[in-house]
Amino acid sequence: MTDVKSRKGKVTLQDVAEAAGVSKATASLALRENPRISEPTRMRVLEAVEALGYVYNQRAASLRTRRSYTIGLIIKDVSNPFNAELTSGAESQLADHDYSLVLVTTDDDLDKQSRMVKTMLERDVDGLILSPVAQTTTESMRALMRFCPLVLLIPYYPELAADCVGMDDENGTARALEHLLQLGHRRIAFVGGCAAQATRQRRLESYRDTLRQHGIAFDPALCIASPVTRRGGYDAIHQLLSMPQPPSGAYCYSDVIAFGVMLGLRAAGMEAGKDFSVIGFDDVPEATLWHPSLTTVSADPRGLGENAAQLMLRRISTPDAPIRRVIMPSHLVLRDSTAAPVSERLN
Amino acid sequence: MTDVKSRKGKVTLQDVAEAAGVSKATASLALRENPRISEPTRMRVLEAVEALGYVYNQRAASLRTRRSYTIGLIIKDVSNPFNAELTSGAESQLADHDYSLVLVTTDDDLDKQSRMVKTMLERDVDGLILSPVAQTTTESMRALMRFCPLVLLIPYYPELAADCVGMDDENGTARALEHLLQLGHRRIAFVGGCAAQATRQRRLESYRDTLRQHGIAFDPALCIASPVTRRGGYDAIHQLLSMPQPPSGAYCYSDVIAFGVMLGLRAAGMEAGKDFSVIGFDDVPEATLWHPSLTTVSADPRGLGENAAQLMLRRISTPDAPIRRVIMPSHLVLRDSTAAPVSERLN
DNA sequence: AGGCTCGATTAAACCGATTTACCTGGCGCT
DNA sequence: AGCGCCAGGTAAATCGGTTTAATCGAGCCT
Repeated sequence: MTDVKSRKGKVTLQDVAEAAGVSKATASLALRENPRISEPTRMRVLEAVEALGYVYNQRAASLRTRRSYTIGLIIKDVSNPFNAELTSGAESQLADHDYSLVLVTTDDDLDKQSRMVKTMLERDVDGLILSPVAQTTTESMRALMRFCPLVLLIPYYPELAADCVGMDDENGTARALEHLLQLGHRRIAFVGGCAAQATRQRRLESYRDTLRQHGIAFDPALCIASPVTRRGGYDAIHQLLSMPQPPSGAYCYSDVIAFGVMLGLRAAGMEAGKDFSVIGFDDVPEATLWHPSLTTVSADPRGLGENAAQLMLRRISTPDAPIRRVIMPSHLVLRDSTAAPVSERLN
Repeated sequence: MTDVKSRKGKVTLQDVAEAAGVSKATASLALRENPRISEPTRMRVLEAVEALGYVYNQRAASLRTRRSYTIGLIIKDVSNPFNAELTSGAESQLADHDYSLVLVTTDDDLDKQSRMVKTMLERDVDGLILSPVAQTTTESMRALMRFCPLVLLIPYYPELAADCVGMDDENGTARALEHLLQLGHRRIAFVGGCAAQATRQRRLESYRDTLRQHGIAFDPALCIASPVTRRGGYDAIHQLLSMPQPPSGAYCYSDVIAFGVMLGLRAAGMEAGKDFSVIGFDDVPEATLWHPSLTTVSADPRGLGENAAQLMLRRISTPDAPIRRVIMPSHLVLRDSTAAPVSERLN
């Protein structure tokens, strides 16, 4: 039988060449469909490939071609649904172009991030898609760019000439607040997120601007930083409700925070969408499931991943293309966690 | 200044050797901490590495060492929270041992799976962790094993001598049903999942066995196959409720299905945990969030991924180790979606 | 017949590391 | 002095492909 495969060593291009009665060079050119090789010869090579069960060694080839067809994706954590969607989008986009995705996570730890970046460079990826941890310096990323193409998953390093994708925090934030303002809310909290995060700073700024535009003074006491967990939201709302003049609604840094806020409300005998209004950010699948369902800013994480991959592929094929910064539109999804403030309804 | 990095070509070991005034061989041995190289010499090499900004090329090395330190993970879809957790577990376990994870998805399509397996082999991964699509033949996997170590993410290919991990479907199913039986339910539906899936067949069998052990006849009309989506569960419960003798509870193939069932119940003016009992499988994070929270079989997907990675690392380090099949314990998490049947309470 | 072109094929260099087998100079010992 | 040995280092083969420059033979022209 054709137990060729039982040979210990793998079948190499050399073996194929011998079986087809040609040189290694011819075999290589034949497989790459080089027109210099005649059709009959190419057929013989293909038959030999089939007969021997040859599998192409991309890794060996890459040594010469200097292309690994591999892109590194460095994120904080895959298990988070937002990142899972993002990863999924990037993977499918890359796969469509015969690139593979090497996935590594940093656990939001600068040290681990450095180690992982180094590993990726040693693995010789063709490019790196990076969601940098908060403390990452512009300088370290600039250095990184000398080694391989870089796409950032955050749009707020204006001083860095790098491709990046991100969502429209400003617009999303403005829409969310305008919705609450329209319902009649006047004291609106900004809840959650770690103060160091660039994204949070951006949204906080938009929050302040939008309120100002509507003639409402900024009250720092209404802005609570917290870990991005349900617990973080739970504790924050507890703190807010115990204020002398508590807010009537909250704009949350993320859906996860918003869930925590809703749990906290329930623990305090209140209900979102009735006694208090809650808006999240991300529109993770759970947002629909929660009871009441969550009004939130939809951010299309999958699209984010797809775009990042596309930017990377473009950068690789045309290294000198101008920098592109993609801001994905975000829009407010109205559900059941928001309503007019109680005071308003009493009038 | 040290603008060495601005050189077009990358810094190679040869460059390092020259800068340190030694041969390439010495440089290599020095970096790998070979005792034959004296300490002073090793230091000179390390200094050269630092000065030139050399980055090790794992890819080039792998040609000789025949180790890529790369494992392929082939799953259907990362965006599903169960798989996201699994991926996260595998990634962190591999990273701890200096392996990288190459992630590819099949969209549950046999054809795409074949292409992706081929790509992974060409990329020369050291091993493959595979969650095979339903139609995958034993033969094709046996063939695959001739090319690289394989760990299956499903424990039900007994005729295949491959390492695998899976969860304890039998035990989980038995616990779930016993819980419902104890509450007094007698007509219990089995909802969701595609009939071809080996996992579903296994659970269905356990469902039948457990009922029989409790003296309850198997009623095929109570078993509804469906896509693994909320819609699937929604439609299935609709169908079940319109039966002349509807069930009083449902054991669902997955949490996602269970969510659909709960939505369907609500649409029919019923509520899970009150008028009907629902049990899921997986214990995804949303299970706690849902209202009422979902009683479900907890399956520890992250542990599954970790174990798969560990099996792979073991197989690589000791290729002749005996086959290991890991069955992860699953346990029932009691929450609010189950209660005694209405009929029982009326008594 | 000799010179030319042209298409098909191949030998050999190359990519960047590892590893084996060999070399070399110094030291200790008899 | 002669010998063996050893520590420290290196030349060269190797991994499995790609690519360039050279080769070879056949056909065409004059």
